[in-house]
Amino acid sequence: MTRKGDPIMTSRKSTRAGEAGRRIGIRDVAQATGLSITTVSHALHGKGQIAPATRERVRRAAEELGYRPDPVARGLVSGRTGILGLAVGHMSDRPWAGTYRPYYAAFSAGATMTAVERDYALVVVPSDPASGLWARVPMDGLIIVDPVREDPLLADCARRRMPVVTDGRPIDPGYEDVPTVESDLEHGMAEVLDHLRDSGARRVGLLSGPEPDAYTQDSERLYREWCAAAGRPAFVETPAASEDPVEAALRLLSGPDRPDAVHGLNETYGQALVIAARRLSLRIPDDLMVSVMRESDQSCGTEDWDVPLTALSLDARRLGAESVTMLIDVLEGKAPRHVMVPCTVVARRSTRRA
Amino acid sequence: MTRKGDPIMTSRKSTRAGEAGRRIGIRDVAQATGLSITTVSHALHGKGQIAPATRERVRRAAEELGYRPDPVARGLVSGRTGILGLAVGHMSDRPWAGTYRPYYAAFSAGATMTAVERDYALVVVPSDPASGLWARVPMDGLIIVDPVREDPLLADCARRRMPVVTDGRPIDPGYEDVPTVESDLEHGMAEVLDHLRDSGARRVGLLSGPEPDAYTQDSERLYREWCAAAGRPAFVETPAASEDPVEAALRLLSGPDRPDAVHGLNETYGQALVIAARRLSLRIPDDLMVSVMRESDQSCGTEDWDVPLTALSLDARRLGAESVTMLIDVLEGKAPRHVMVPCTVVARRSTRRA
DNA sequence: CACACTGCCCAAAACGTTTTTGTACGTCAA
DNA sequence: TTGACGTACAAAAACGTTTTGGGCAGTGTG
Repeated sequence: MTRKGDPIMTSRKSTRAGEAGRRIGIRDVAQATGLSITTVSHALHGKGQIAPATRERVRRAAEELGYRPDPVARGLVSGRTGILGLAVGHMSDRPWAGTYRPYYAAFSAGATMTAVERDYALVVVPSDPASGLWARVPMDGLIIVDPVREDPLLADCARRRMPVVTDGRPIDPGYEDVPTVESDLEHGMAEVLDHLRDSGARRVGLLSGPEPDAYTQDSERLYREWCAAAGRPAFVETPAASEDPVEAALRLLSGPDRPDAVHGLNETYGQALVIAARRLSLRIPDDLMVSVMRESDQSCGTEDWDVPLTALSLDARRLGAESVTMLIDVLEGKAPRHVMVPCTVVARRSTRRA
Repeated sequence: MTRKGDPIMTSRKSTRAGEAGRRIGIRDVAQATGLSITTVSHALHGKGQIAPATRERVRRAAEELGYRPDPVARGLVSGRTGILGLAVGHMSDRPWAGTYRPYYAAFSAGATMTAVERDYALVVVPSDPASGLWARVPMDGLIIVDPVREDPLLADCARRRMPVVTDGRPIDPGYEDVPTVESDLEHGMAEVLDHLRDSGARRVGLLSGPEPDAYTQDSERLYREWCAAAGRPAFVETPAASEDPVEAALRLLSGPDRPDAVHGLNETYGQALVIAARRLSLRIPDDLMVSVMRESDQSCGTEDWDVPLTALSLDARRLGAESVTMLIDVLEGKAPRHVMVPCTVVARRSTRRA
């Protein structure tokens, strides 16, 4: 059930036992004032009927002793911790590799900031089901980013009646009622593909991804629908889960009827396309136009290539913020509505032909 | 004591009370197996002497019912939560604005990943002392990033005997024993300033920062020492806390004996320098060389300027990782040692004259 | 004088675990 | 037959709060 020895239970009470004398608790304040702990608790939280003088005396004693109620004990009785969980990272052979992707960084920055504004804390846990970590940290609700096929977290949350919000629609049946924040790919994909066409592209390709999540699935579907509607052939290539995406890019660009414009489903794939193009001596944008789904408004990783890439820009920060807002709404009993976050096309040199 | 109504206490037990039937606890497993909760607890954790058959029966029942021990109750008795706190963000008029800076993103990514590997969770809290948030979320220890002058968190942690690790040396006296992770600015600053000199700079300036932390303080001191040792004049400009750094950059570059090379103390200042240079019609690198302290190995924000900036690159990710390692060492009773993380100069076009 | 009411406070029960300290029942040796 | 000992389980005491349900004066009202 646990891996690597469960730090919660190993070394007992080192915090409290440290340095001669345990943490000061409400008991100490009661003793110092000669009152009962009930009265102290009430005085500090403005609950019962306490004489103003007494209240002030308690306040002062608490301040003087540096008393702070133990959040854990508080949480036990209230049933709430004020902590929101954020589960990120596809389950790959290298779980958590995804953490470093700018999308998660931007998403969690937006989520954290919004959580703090609403007086919640946000804790990031791996969505790797092997690590029971997410079940060992107390939380009031969980945000699952890009739930995959047969997502075990989603299933576990449902069983435990843990409030859940997802970023990206769950693809398994039975989770239709889970509140979800989504990017408006429907318009976004059309916009970026139209942009490539309008910029002069004849054969538009797609560098897709191996992840079984709604984003990948929907992007690919929308791409194919766009091709069909435009009466154009579809060129899709997908790197295997552990394959260098450059290989997939090379495959996509090596055929006799190679596409003259490719949209990559994330920024890493954009880099892969640039590398592949360089290796094949294709000039950007003249021989090959490149656009990518960019996962945040911070542009990362392309500086070295000196080829600013046209991007379909997801607002990851806002997605994070909306997810937190939605989860808090659920926790507070408000009925949440599905939220669509628009994404925008930012045209840059990689699709601007002379 | 609390702001905005303390969500922990507002809506009571909505989690448990949700949907007819509370969370299943150890009691339910006991009832299902006809055993006592003691035996169930022992059986699940391999503690007491339990008949193998009974143990298996308990395991099966727990699995079937989907039982997971409540982390909060667990934490209450064990005194540990398995949660590490990360306090970021200078206290400015816009607290948390700093969260979006790439430094924090990279730092917390490294910290989160290391924490998870060691089976801890990481929760990010604002270092804004007005929000009592950090005191309301349970944690075993706290990482304080860039403690400022008279840092209230540091003081509070000391009083409450909360294990603390800082990223960047605390500058107040009395905290010499706090374990600290630092960047090796001593070598780094010398290296980048030498690089500017060797690249042909005559008058090297510094665009400093308003924050009262060790990084700013040390950088400025090392810069002045370098100037003194090289027998050169020092040009230092510091934007006010809420001022647009471009203004400070313009001041620095507008004098009659303006510097022909400037090192900026963060990436934002680098952008400010580029903007100011453009406004003053100074070409980079010919009229002005620019270098910046870069806060992570991901290059952000300069793409639009088409001027890759030479950087003194801090390894924020590793700083985060080392901080977590150090904090866990403290928690587990190991004596931690000070850690220095090297930083490296990456030369790019902004200091490469034709 | 009885009664209700109010203002102030307290004891005890909860919250869901883990840990400590038993207890009942055998078995084995003397 | 008895005491000692090991095995398998259970009762109860923690952990530090908040909440519940009073209690005990003093004060006004009939």
